[in-house]
Amino acid sequence: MAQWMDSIAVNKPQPITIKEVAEEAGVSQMTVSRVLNKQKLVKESTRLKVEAAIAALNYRPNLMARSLAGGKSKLIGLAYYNPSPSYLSALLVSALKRCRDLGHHLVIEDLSDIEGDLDTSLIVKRLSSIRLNGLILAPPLSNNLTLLGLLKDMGIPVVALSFRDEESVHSSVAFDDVAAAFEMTELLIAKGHRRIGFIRGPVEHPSSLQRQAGFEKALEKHGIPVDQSLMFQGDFTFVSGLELASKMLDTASPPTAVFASNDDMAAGISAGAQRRGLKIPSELSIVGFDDTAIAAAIWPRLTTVRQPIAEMAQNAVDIISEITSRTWNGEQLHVTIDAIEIVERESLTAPK
Amino acid sequence: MAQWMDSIAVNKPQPITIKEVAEEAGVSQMTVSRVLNKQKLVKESTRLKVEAAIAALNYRPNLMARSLAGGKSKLIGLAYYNPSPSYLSALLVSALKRCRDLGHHLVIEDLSDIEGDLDTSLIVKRLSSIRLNGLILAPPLSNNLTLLGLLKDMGIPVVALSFRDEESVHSSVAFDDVAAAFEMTELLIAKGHRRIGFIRGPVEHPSSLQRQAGFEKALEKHGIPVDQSLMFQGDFTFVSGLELASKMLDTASPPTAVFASNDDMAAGISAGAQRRGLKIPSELSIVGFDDTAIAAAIWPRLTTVRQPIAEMAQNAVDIISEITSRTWNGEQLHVTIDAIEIVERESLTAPK
DNA sequence: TTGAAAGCGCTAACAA
DNA sequence: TTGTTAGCGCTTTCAA
Repeated sequence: MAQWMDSIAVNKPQPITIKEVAEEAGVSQMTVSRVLNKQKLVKESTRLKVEAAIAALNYRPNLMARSLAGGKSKLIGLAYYNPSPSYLSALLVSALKRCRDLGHHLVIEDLSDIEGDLDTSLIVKRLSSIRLNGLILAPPLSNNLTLLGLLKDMGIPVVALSFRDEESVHSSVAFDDVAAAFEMTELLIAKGHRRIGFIRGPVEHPSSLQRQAGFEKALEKHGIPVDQSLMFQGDFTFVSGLELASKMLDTASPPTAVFASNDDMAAGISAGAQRRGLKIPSELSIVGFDDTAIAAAIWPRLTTVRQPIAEMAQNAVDIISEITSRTWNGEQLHVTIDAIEIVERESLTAPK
Repeated sequence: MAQWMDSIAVNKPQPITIKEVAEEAGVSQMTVSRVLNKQKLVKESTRLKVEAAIAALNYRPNLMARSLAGGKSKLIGLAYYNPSPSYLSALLVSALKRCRDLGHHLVIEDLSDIEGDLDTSLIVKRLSSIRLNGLILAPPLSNNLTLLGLLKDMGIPVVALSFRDEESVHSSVAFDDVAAAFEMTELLIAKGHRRIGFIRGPVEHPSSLQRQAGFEKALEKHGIPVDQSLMFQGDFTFVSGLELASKMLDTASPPTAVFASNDDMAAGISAGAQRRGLKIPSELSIVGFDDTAIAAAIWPRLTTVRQPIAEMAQNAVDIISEITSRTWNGEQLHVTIDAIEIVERESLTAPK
């Protein structure tokens, strides 16, 4: 019995507080707080004393208290809605790494599949309890004006991924989808393809439309008419690619190449085509978009556009970190990453 | 200028506090707090009044304040170290969903690749600042005794995935890897395979050893000697599978089938074998373990063991939720999921 | 069944 | 450059 109570007692140790650090260092709590927050107005010798005390006691500030008193919680949110698994994975890994380096924590909010359509009030409910320093919104949440409005009213700084609103009420990190899709299409044409299938992503994603625009722009430039019978609508999932493969290959004159708007769908097309006995790439070339892990995990590996997801995530974290800092001037920040890179692998060759 | 200041002011709206709810309802803060925490000692009529006030004001409790005053933060941690992408993805999706349903938030801690080896002190540093209700540890963190000890000293309740320590100082959710691997191996043997390659996962993962044990047990049962030249060491990544494919197929008498300890490695083997021109499954059967997304995303699709990752994650969240509740009796909880299911797809057939 | 008081650990605003 | 005071929004403890 006594033992049992012991174990309960041990369960909740009293952590060191700022007060104890102050005593140990022989200064006031405020001075410790200043050292903690790296403020300038501390004499070097005092700072060293305080730092020594912190190290000696192995003190860790309580984020909750900090947040209550000050406002900064060191908590960054990342919200998404039905992302493709490989996009999400790339996003997470990079955001997490950056948070770790900057001493922040990432709180994930998966808003997928909430009773059919997206329920913005539920999101607001969840987000208003927890005090986030900022929120990273993945597409298609990043262009949901209702949500953006609510978040603004709540005073949560937002960084939108792959969407920039014209009024600039929130920050953004974007990529030139039009140019990237244009370049990829030119590569397909250069290889000799003329009948090119295009798998569009969900229309809620601005990127879907932009990638399509880039595709069509390249066709036009080379005098190839846009053939509506070669345009298909997917939803960024592997399964949608798989299903569209049949639909596309059942037509009277199938394309010699397919450009899917993301890697997951491209992988689906690849699996579907191979299931029907087609040789990739000799009988059908396939290219994707994103260069996520799945692009190199299937055989033949996908030729694809490298979307700088990692850089985008890192920039998003940096922006929130910047906004949270004392030196922020109130202006929203915008970053556009414009290095376009095509990763050539085995899934693309000249048509027979 | 005025406009600029306006926008800053709007940026930080004053959220409703418990005090205002109390006034609105004509009761004390304490009564509101009791209603919030679903305590029994509140008269029905008062409770209704308070709930009406909460709804009217659209009040949301401040988690930070709650945590400071009480201890419960509604924050659950999920930590991992170099997981396979598809395992991580499955884990996250399920844990996130359960957290959402239970009103918790998930804080992700990616401990991968921290300066070579795992730096437990850094983890402790990060975790002692944020006040987590509990921490879910994915393998191989879940069997790191050093880490487990530190966490216990910090008073953070832990749920270990795929590992149960004998002293039961923390909770756990596990799966019978031995039996599952045994069953899969029997299927391979039933199909007629005798020379079966085995790709073991990293030895830091108890599951790796258990899967190997199940594999060898099944061989023994059927009188097939364990051939060391058919045993290979992977690290759960796609790339390790890819590399081992060459190594394995370059041997004098290659196996007719391969059992990889997870799907990512199986996919790597598949890609590597196909790159060498091998037909899957006619010239080489491949089976995996986990039934993660990648198993169905490659062609031919993988026959694999379904590891109930989703159920395990959900159980882990439930356990922390339970431990956090006022009614917890102090005992660690343990769950073992024993439904073993083999998912048969195209990657396995009888040998030629 | 309800309320009053105290304080969780920290920082903002002011004073020295 | 440093310290003092007053809370942040909530729950605990104790009293009514």
